[in-house]
Amino acid sequence: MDKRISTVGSSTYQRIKRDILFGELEPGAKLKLEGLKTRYEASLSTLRETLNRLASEGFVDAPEQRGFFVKPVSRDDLTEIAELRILLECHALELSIRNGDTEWEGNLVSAHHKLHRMEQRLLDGDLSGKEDWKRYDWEFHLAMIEACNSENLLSLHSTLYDKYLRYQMLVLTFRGEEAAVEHKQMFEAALDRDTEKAKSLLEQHIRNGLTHTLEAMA
Amino acid sequence: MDKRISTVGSSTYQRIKRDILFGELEPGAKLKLEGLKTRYEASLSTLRETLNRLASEGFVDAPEQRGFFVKPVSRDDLTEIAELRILLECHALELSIRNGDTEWEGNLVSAHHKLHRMEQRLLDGDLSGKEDWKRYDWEFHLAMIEACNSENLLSLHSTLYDKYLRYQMLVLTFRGEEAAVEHKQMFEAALDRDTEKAKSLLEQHIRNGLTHTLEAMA
DNA sequence: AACCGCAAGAATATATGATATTTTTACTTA
DNA sequence: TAAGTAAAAATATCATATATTCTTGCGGTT
Repeated sequence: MDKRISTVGSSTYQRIKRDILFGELEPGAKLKLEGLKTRYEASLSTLRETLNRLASEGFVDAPEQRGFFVKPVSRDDLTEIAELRILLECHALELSIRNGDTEWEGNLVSAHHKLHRMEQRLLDGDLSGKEDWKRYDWEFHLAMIEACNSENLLSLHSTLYDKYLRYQMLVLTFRGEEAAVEHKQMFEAALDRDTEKAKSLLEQHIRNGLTHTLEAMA
Repeated sequence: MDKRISTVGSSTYQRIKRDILFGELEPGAKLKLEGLKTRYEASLSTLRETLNRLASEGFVDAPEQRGFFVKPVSRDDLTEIAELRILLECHALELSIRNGDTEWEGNLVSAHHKLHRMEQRLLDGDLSGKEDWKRYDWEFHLAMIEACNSENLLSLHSTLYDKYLRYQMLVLTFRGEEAAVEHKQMFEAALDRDTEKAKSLLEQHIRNGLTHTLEAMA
């Protein structure tokens, strides 16, 4: 279907970003170029390009002449990110519910189904697929807002989602049951085109996740 | 006061970004590395780092293996950006009015004063300072929301502001009188801590600018 | 005239090595 | 302990080289 994107640059970008999101590169850690070179088998130039991209997205700090560092984490930062995600995602959801056609509904049903199956498996104790869970959760949240009709909005949201995800991965404790119920309710409200209900459920969903993560961080 | 930031990298970044915002590099234009090399007197590696940063901020397109292009413009894109700016800036304004202390008020008064003076000069026909006007407008809008207490929000807003500004610069027609009045009203409402009024004035201010710019683009 | 495929030329992506600066670290001295 | 500094480490920048990948123009075909 889609031809594999396989330049050294883009794959290095994905790998480093992934390692930051999943905590394999620890918050605040110094990113020494020599080290990265052997770890990711890429040249200096390629690495610097990658790190510059990550820096402008906010996953890396790059103080002038002092190299690169994994972005540190903090409770305040997490709170800011969650609040922004609420603001943007609720807005996008409203637009999406207003504009979504049958195609959108179909995608949403499918995304929720896949997420739901995965959640059942997780609740049954099969913890083999942390990465998969992340993917399905992302695809569900994306499917909800995908019809918002604003590329700019989707792109900002995607970055925020990743930042928020990083904190979840850091504390590594899931809300399993509750989150699954919330997903289901949101999903149904969206399909019903009940904008206000869907928005308030989504806000509560993110806020619950925030509280949960903040507690785990303490 | 502030020590001059003068690495080749950061100054190249600022110059290219400025040239995109002010239309000196035309929307959609191919950015050939050889050309940039002579124009900005920087090496290939430095240029690629810079272009990667600009690409992830959305000022440059970088399709795989096909080099770099100045981000094209479109009416839809402008509309999306204006709507997002309304969403984020109004939200930030609300927080700022809630949290702002006397220090914030002082800054705001000063920023408005400077902007106002500049607007008077412009209305008197002294069109010498397009760049300056931009700076004062920016400083005013920033001063309004600066107390919102969210670095993440301020950073997103700053990028959006620049994207919006680019369209204004492209059509090069100012709303002079009206904009000046709107600025004054917003300013006063903010100082009065009249959140709802300030927000709705701000929304209208941006929406008017959008309409105006869209008309000029047609 | 429109369409196809292909070779030459242009441009990009990536790597390597070199140099000038700046930042850190470690050590010395007051 | 504080301050100062020389050596070591790391960064920023550049020039060059090579392999790939685009783009373009030319014939040949329908």
